[in-house]
Amino acid sequence: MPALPIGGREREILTAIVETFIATGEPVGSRTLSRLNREGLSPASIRNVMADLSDAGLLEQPHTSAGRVPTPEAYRYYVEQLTGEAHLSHENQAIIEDAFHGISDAQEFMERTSHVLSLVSRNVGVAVATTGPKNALEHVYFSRLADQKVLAVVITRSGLVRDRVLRLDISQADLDVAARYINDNFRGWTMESMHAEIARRLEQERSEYDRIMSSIEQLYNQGALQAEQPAQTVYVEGASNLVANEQDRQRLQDLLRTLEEKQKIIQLLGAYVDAKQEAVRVVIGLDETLPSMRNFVLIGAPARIGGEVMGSLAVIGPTRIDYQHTMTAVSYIARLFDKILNESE
Amino acid sequence: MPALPIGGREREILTAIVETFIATGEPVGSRTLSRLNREGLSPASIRNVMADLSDAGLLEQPHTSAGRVPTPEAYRYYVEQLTGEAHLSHENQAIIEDAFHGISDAQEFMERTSHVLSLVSRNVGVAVATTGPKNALEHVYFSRLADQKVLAVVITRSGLVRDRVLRLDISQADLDVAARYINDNFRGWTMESMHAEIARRLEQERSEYDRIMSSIEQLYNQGALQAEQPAQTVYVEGASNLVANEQDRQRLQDLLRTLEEKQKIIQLLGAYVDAKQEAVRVVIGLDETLPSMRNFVLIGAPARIGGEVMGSLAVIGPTRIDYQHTMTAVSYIARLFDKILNESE
DNA sequence: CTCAGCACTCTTTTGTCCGGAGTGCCAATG
DNA sequence: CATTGGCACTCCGGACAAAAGAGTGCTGAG
Repeated sequence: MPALPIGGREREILTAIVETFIATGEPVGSRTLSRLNREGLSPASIRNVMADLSDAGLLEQPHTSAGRVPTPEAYRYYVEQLTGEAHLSHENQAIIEDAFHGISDAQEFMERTSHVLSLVSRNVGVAVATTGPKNALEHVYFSRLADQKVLAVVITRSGLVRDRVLRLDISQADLDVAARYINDNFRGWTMESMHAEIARRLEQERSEYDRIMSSIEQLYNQGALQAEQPAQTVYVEGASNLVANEQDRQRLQDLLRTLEEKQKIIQLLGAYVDAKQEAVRVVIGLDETLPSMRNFVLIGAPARIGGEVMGSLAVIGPTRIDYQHTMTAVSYIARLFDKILNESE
Repeated sequence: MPALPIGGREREILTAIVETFIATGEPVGSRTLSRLNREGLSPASIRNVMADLSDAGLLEQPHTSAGRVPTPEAYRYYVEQLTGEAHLSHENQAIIEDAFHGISDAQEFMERTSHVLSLVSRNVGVAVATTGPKNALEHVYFSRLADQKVLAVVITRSGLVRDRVLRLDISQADLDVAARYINDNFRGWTMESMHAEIARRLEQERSEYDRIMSSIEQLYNQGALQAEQPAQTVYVEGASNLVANEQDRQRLQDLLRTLEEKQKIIQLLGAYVDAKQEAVRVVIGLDETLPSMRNFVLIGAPARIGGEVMGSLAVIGPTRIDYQHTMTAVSYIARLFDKILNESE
C-alpha cells in the first residue's frame, strides 16, 4: 500500500470527490467541488491538491480537460476511513422486514436475501448456501429408482435437504438396511465426523465384509455421504440493475455472462468472504479474480447461525456504489439471519 | 385471422422477406430482395407485391422511405408454412450430447436444458419442472426442527424431492407415526389420488379422531401433501444473449426484470405449452401475457416421460429468431428427455 | 403483367463550428 | 509560503448543414 495522504485537507477533498462522483457519476472538477465545499476554498487551491492526489495515484482523468475520477485505490482509502454505520432508511427497513416475515429455514432465507439485497442496493444481490462440514446429520433415505439408479436424500439438522442420483446396483432391501444403519448410528453426528468414522469402520470391518458394509461402501464411494456437497445453491438476483449503470454494451454482456456462471460466483464469495471474520467485507477490484468484473466491488458478509457458517451473502456492484448504505444493509441482513434462524434452534 | 395471400408469388416474396430480415435484422427493401431472388424479378414488380402485403397487414415500414419489416402476423404465416425439420448442426448435436451425458434424473436434466437451449439458440433458454398431479409417491419424511417448525420432505417415484418447512407443533414421535402411516398406506399412489383419499379419510374417521389422524390433518392443512407444490423450480439461462439483440436500453432492462420474475415465467409456459399437445408450439406475440415481451416469441414443448408430463422447456427470443433451427433443437431435446429418462424407469 | 424511370421522402453520415468545463501554470497577494 | 485570480490551452459534445443512400409510389411503355 502506497503512502496515503494524511493531511486533513487532502483527506477532506478526496472524500468529497469520491462522494460527489458516487452521487453524480460525472468526473468532478475543481469548480464544482469549490461550490460544494462550505468553507470556501477557491478552485485553484483545490486544483493544487487534486494534482497531488493524482500524483499519489488516487485520482485519474479520463482526458486532459475533464474532471477527476477516483481510482480503486481511492475507494479503498475512502471505505477505510468510513466510520460507524448509517441508519437503514425506513423504506428499506420495511422492505426487509416484509421479505423475511415468516421465514423459518435457511434455504428460503437465502433465496429471499438475494432478492432483498438487489432491491435495497439497486444492484446485484447474491447469496450462497454452503453445506458446512459441521452440519449435523438428521436423516438419510435411499430409494432405488431403476436398474442402475439410486436416489439418495440427506437431511441435515438445520433443515437443508440435498438429493442426488447415484448409479449403482443395490436392492431396495439392502438400501433400507443401510439407511437404518446410518440413521441409527449417526443421527446428530456432524457430516464431517460421520464421514471420517464411516471411512474408519469400513477399513476396520472390511474383514467381516457383510452386506451392510458393502452397501455402505458403495454409497460412500459415490459421495452420497460427503461432507461438502459439490452442488451449493447460489441465488443471484438483480442483474437487470446493471443495465442502467453500465454504458458499454460489450462489457454489459460480459458481466451478465459472468453472473450466469454460478460456479464463478461461488468461487468469488468463497475467496473473499472470510468465514472467520464477522464483519462486512468490502473488496474493491474484482478483476483480479474475474476479468469481466473490472471496476466492480463486492460487499459481503458471512451468514451464520450461532457460530456455524451457513453461507455468505453479498452485493456486487460498480465501484460507484453507495458504500455506506449497502454495508449497512448487508450487515443488517447478516445479523437478521442469525437472529431469525437461531432463536428457534 | 385475416385472409392470407395464397398466390405463389406473394408467398414466396413474403418468405424471402421474413428470412432475410431474420438474417440481417435490417428492414428489407425491394432492391435487396430482387438481387437475392434467383429468378430475377425487378425491384419494381416486387414493390407492387410488397404494397399488397402491406395492405394485408403483413408488412410494416418503420418510416416512409425505409424497407419493410414483417409484422407478427407475417411470422405466424411464415411459421405455419414451414415444412419438415431441419437437421441439427454437428456442432449443436455435440453440445447437446455432451451436456446430457450421464444425466439420470429429471431435475438435473431440466437444469441443463435451460443452459443447452440458451447455447444452441443464442437466446434465453427456460425449463420448468412441474410436479405433475399424477406423480407417484415414494416416501415422505417429517422432521421436527424446533419448537414450531417441522421439515416435510416428499419424494416421488420419478425422483423429485420437494421439501418445505411448516409451522406446527407436533412431537417427533407423532411425526414418525404419521409418516409411517402415510408411507405404509400410500406408497405408489399418485399425489392426486392420495390427496383425495386423505381428505376422505379425515372426513370419515374424524369421529375417532385419534392422534395419528390429528397429526395428519395438520400436515395436510399446511399443504405438506399437496399434489401441486406451489414452488415449481424454474431454470432461466442466457439472459445475457438479449444484450446483443435488443437496442432499446429501457426495454432491455424491462426484459431482464421480467425474466427474473420466475413466477411470470411459470405462468407463461403454463399458458402456452399445452400438455396434451406433443409437438413444438410456437407463440408469436408474448405481449398479450407480458407487456414487456412485445416482439418476443416462445418456442416450447412439453417434457414428458412416457405419457406423464414432467414440465416444459422453451426458448424465448425476439421475433427475429431462427425458427427452423430453434424448433428443431427444442423438439430434439424434448424427445431426448423422454428417451433418456424413460428407458430406465 | 412486368418493369424502367423519375421525383420525392426520410434517415444516416459526415464535417464544421462553437461553447462549456476543466486544467496547468504563473504571478500577485496577504 | 500557502492561497488565489487570471489566462492560455485542450478536449468533449451539441448544433447545424450539407450530402449521400436507400427506398417508395406512380406512371407510362413494352
